[in-house]
Amino acid sequence: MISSGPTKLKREFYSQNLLLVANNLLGKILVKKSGRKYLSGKIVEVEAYHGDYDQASHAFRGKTKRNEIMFEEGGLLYVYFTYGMHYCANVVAGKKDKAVAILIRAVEPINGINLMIKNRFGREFVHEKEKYNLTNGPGKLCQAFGINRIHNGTDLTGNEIFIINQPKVKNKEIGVSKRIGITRSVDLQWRFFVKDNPYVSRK
DNA sequence: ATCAAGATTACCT
DNA sequence: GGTAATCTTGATA
Repeated sequence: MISSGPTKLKREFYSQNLLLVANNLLGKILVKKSGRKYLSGKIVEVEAYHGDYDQASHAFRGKTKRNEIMFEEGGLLYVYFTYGMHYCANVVAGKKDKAVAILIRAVEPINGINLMIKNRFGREFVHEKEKYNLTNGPGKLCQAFGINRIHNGTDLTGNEIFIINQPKVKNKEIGVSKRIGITRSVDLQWRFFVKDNPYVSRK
């Protein structure tokens, strides 16, 4: 059997354990259809959130209107609005009624870079200083990809937003740290990133 | 009804 | 390094 090449990640991938999916999302390619074009980027930084015993999780105090997508089956996209101006995109993992999700914190742009520049800065070009400032943060990548509240609940096994399989990033290439920007359960080492990738949001 | 916090970012000194 | 911007959500200080 000859390999058919990279394929879209399926439900079975997303349904696995939270930290496994978080680690294995590194190196995979996030794709969003935008009209006739496709925007894509390699996932280089993620954070895991667990609704049961992680006080930083939106789902820690149970299901609400805002976080209900986190309680759905793995493979949906949970998008939330924060600080009055930014969207953040999360991959829901695990089984239905298990509220676990993975925040995509940074990607390395691959396709549709010109459209990302337009979405981010409202113009057709970037200054040299902005080269790594397109998608190196959770709010920035949502702006670049045009991800917003209407994408909350999108099924990643569909054709609008999905993730393409790639070889697993080796463990020795993966950096681990505390999560960024939270005030509770701060000691969990649940941030994972590709070491030395210039699109990671912080050192 | 009211209000503080927020899984952030850009711009300032 | 610090902080303003901006508005939705969830708890009720």
